[in-house]
Amino acid sequence: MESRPVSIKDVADRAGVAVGTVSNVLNHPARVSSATRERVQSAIDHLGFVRNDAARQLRAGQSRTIGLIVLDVGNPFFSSLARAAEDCAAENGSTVVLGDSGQDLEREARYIDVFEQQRVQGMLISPVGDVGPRVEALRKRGMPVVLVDRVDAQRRCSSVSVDDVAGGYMAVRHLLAAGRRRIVFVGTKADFRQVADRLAGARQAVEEQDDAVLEVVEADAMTVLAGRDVGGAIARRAAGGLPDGIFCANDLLAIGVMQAVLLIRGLRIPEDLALIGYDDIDFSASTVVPLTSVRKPTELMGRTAVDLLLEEIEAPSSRRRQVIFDPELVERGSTTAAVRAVG
Amino acid sequence: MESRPVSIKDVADRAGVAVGTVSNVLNHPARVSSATRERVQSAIDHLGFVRNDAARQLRAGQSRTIGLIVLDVGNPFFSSLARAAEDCAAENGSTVVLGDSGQDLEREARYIDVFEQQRVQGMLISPVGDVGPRVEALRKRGMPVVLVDRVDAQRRCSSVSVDDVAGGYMAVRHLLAAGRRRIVFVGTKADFRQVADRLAGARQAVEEQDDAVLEVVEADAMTVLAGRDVGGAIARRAAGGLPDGIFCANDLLAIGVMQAVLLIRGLRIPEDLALIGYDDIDFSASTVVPLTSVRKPTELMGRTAVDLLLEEIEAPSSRRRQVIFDPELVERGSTTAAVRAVG
DNA sequence: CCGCACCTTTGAATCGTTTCATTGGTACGT
DNA sequence: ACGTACCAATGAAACGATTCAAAGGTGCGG
Repeated sequence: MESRPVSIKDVADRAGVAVGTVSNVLNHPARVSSATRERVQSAIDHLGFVRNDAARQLRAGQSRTIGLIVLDVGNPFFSSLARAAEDCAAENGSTVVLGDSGQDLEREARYIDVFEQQRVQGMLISPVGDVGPRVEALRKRGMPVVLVDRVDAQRRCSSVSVDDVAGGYMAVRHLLAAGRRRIVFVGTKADFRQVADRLAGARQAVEEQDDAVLEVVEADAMTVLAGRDVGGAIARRAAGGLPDGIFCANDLLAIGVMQAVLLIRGLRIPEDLALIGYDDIDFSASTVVPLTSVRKPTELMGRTAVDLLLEEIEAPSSRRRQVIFDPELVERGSTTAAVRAVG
Repeated sequence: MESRPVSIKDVADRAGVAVGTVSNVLNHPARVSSATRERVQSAIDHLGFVRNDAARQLRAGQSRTIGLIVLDVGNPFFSSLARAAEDCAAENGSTVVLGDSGQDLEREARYIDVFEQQRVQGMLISPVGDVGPRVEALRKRGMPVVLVDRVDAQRRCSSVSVDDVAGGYMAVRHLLAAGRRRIVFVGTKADFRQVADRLAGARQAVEEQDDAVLEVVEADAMTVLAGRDVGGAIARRAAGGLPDGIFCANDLLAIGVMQAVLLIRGLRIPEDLALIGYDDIDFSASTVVPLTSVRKPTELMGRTAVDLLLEEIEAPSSRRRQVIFDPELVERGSTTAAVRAVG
C-alpha cells in the first residue's frame, strides 16, 4: 500500500529517458524537445512525483528560503509585517518561514539553529534582549542577517526600524495644531526605549510651542485597565486642572482613558479633550469615539527588510544600512471634531 | 574573506579522525571515547561547524519538521494555537514551521508544495474552502495531514475542531440560568457554518425552556460597527419590545452592541440587559463592562493536533480520529452583576 | 602465547538532485 | 561524400551526512 517516495529516477524510467533529462524538464524546459518534455511531464503527473528539496539544496548549497523570527506572532505589528515579507519574498522567488520566539531567548536560539541548519538564504530577526553575541556568530559564518524593529548600534548588520521620537513629536504637534496647550503624556516608567523615545518627541514638540505645557502621568502598565485608572484620576480633577489634550504611549492606554473620561465625567471628545494613542491597533477604529493614533509603516518595513536581505545575499560585501522609517499619523474622531460616531 | 561552509569532512581533518567518527560524536556520543569526543568537539567549536540539514534529511529520508498552515497569523486563535503546537512539537523533538495562507487558495497551495518538497513529517492545515482534492493528493503520497478547526466529512484524515452548536447552547443556557427569557441572537446571514451552528445551539437551548423566546437579528457583518447598528436599533425599541438577554455570534458584534445600548439609552448591563459574545478575544476583558464570552480551548487544540499527527506518523495505518472539543464559558460582568468595572 | 570478546574507529556506499562534458543525430554547405 | 554546426539526450561526478560491515586494538582467560 505505502509505496516508497517517487524519485527522479522512477520518472526517468517510466518516460524512458535519462535522469538528467528529467532534471532539465524541471529546471531548463527550453533545452528539451517538446515531445520529450510532454512524455516526462505525463510520467511526473502519473507517478505524483514531488521534488526532494533536501537533495536539491544539498547540490545547490543554498535554499530559496528566508527565516523570519518574531517576538510574538499574535502581535498585529509582527503578523502584518510577516505578511508583507512573505509577499515581497514570493515576488523574488523565495519563501518565508516563520518562527515565533515568544520573547524567549531559548526559543529564539532554537530557531536560529534550525534555520542555520536548513541553510536559509538569510534571516530577519526581531531580537530578544541583547543581539550582540548570537548575531556576531551568525555573521562570522557568512549568514546574512537583517534586524527588524531594532538598530544594531555597532552597525554590523542592516536593520529596519521606526523613529519613535518622530512619532511622539508628530502626535503632540497634531494636538498643538488643533489648538491644545495643556498636554498630558501617559506612559509607564520609561523602562522601554520605545516609551522613552515617544516622550522625548513629545517634549520636543511642546518646547517649540511657547505657551504649551506638558505634564507626564505614569501608568502602572500599558493596558486598558491601567489607562482607565489614569483616566479616572484625570477626570476627577477640578475644572482648572484638566488638560485639553492627552497623548498616550499606546492605544490600549488611550482606550482606557477614553472609557474613563466619557463615563465618569461625561467629557466630550474631542471638544473638551483631544485624545491620541500610538500603534494604531485594529480596535482603535472601532472605539466609541474612533481613536487617532500613530502607525508604524508595517508593510513597508516588512518589504524593506526583505529587500535589504536580498541585497546583502547578492552582494555580501555591500555596505550595511540602517533604515529608519517615520511613523504615520492616522486621524480619527478623537482629535478631529468632523468625525463623530454611534449612529 | 568569505570561506566556504564548513563540512563534517573539515572537522574530521582537523580532529584527525574519520568522518564517521564525527558523525558518531554528533548522533551517538556514547560510541565514542571521551578523549576523541573532546577533540572532535573542540574542532567543531573552532571551525564553527553547523550541520547541513539538507544532507542529513536526504540520507534519513525524513525531516523533524511539521508544517502548519493557518488562515491568518494575525488572528489570536491561530497565533495561540501555533504557539501551543510549537511547544508540543518541541517536547517531541520536532519543530513547527508556520505558513500563513491569508485565506488565499493560491498561497495555501504554495505552502503545501513547499512543505511537501521539504519532506516535512506531516502537516497541520486549517484549510481554505474545500479541502477535498488537495488533501486527497497529499494523502495518496503518504503525507500525514491533520485538519485544524474543520472536520473532514469523508473521515480521510484526523481533525481537531470545536463544537459550535454546543457553544451556542452553552451561551444561551447561561442567559436562561440568569433568569433571562426574551433572548436575541445577533449574527450574519448564516453563510458560515460557524454562525449557523451557534444559532442552532441557541435555538436548542431556548426550546428546552418553555417560557423563553428567541428572536434572530441579522447584522451586516461580524464587526463592531455592524454591532453598533444592531444595538442602536434595539436600544430605540419601545420598552415592551426590549430583550433582556443578547447573544452575539462573535465578540466584535457584542462590543458594538454594548457601545450602542450604553450610550444611546443608558441601559444597565447586566441588570437591564445581559450580553454575551463568542471567541473571547483579548479585548473582551477590557470593555467598559467586561464581556462574557465563549472560548475555544485553543492551546489544547494545538497540542492535540500535534499529538494526532505524531500518532499518524508513527503508525500510518492507525485509525483517523475526529476530535471535537467543547468550548468554555468565560463569565464576566456583562452577564454577572457581581463584577462591575470603571474604578 | 593463543584465542576470544569487546570497544573504538574506519571508510565506502547511500540518499536524490543538478551539472556538465560527452555522445549521438540531423541538417546544411561545400 | 565530407566537415561543420547545432540540438537533444546521456550518464557520471558531486553535494554532505549517516550507516554499517569490517578492521584494528586492548585485555582477559585458558
